[in-house]
Amino acid sequence: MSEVEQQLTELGRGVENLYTLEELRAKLAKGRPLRVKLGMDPTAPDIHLGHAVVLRKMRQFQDLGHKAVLIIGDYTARIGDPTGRDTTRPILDENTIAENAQTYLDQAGKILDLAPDKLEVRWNSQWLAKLSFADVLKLTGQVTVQQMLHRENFRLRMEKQTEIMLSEFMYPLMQGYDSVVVEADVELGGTDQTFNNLMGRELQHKAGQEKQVVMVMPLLVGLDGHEKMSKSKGNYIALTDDANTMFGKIMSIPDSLMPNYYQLLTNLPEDRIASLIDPNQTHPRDAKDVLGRIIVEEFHGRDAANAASIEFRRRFSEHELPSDIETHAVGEGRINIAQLIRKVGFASSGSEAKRLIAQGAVTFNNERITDPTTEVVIDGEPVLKVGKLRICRVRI
RNA sequence: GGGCGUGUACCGAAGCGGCCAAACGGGGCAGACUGUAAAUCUGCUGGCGAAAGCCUACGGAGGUUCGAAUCCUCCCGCGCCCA
Repeated sequence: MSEVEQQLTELGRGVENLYTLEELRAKLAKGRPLRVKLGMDPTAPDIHLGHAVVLRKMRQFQDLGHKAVLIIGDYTARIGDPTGRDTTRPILDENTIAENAQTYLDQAGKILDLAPDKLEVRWNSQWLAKLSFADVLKLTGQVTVQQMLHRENFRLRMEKQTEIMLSEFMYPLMQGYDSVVVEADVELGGTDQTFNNLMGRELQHKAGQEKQVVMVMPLLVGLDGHEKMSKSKGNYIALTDDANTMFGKIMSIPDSLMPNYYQLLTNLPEDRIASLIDPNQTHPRDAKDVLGRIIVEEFHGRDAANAASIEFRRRFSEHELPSDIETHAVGEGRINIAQLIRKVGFASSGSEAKRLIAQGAVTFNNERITDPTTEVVIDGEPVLKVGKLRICRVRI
């Protein structure tokens, strides 16, 4: 197998779609480092494992000697990517964008190789902010409305008769124009980015450049097991989650998601994955433990990963208390249980606290409390538990 | 600009004068069962209150009425068609 073919095999792993294989082969055959573009819009303060899938692919390119070109979409973030939306996104202010961008870089740095010859970071306001109206007209003159309406997201909104802001049509153009500016050889993205990425090919072609190869990664399914992982759905694992939280979240994914996670978030060989996800060979619980340790290790190191695994077992299999519990000062020695729950932040209202009590979710000092009028005495540092996850100690 | 629609709780969606804090589904939370999996079953899902009850809420502001999410007026938002 030639070196090019080896690269193709490695790079092709986990890929959902490639436009096109032949072009990638030809680009690799040139023997020079390819410029591999990935755009990220700093629209939220943290990124999650869904982003990690694409970032890991980026890392793979780096490890094979190619150059990662990370585009911080500080300008595109102002419009908002219409992807996955049935309504228009709110426009973010510049400060928020700048803050988000910084944390993005920090987080992406956990996955990417930060060596200067392996990574180039660009902010797209650098060129997008300078475009004149005439430039924009020229850009918009290269694509038809019909082409835009082919995009699934726009088409659905047309069908559902929900609004599409004219500015949203600009988004694919801006992202495509980024590719022209940075002269990308390859652009990475999730399946939801396919349209935007292909637009880059179109615009590059019109600009007289060789078309970028578009490599599309599958979207990671979120914790609920159905919807794609996303911040707004709350079904995500943040790269900034601490080791225990991250591990716990991985343990809570449906078994059916394991193959997907193994494939997209680990570097294990295929046959090893196959034996892990076969319930006849490996108990699903153990397979998930292995998965959790691998993923946590990538972000927090081996020791933290092992500790998280042990802590998890301790806490949920053996029903012990977590090893470190926050302590809340209450300021009173005797307090109504519902008020206490609200005071430590385990319920947002007294009514909610009472409901939880009535449902048997509350224990204080290991005693289940079902009467919302109960007064508890704070002697020492008793443990308050609401449901499985909300646990703290209280003191006066 | 004209015509026709539409706006209900986290989301979708009923309700069209009192029985409405508002059916139903999804989501979420809690309990049972488990491997913090899935599936299943049960309950809860505006605030205050021990409770009775009170308060706030069906896009906004007024009005009619003993009584309005429901009727009227104006305004705002959104969609479709015509221009």
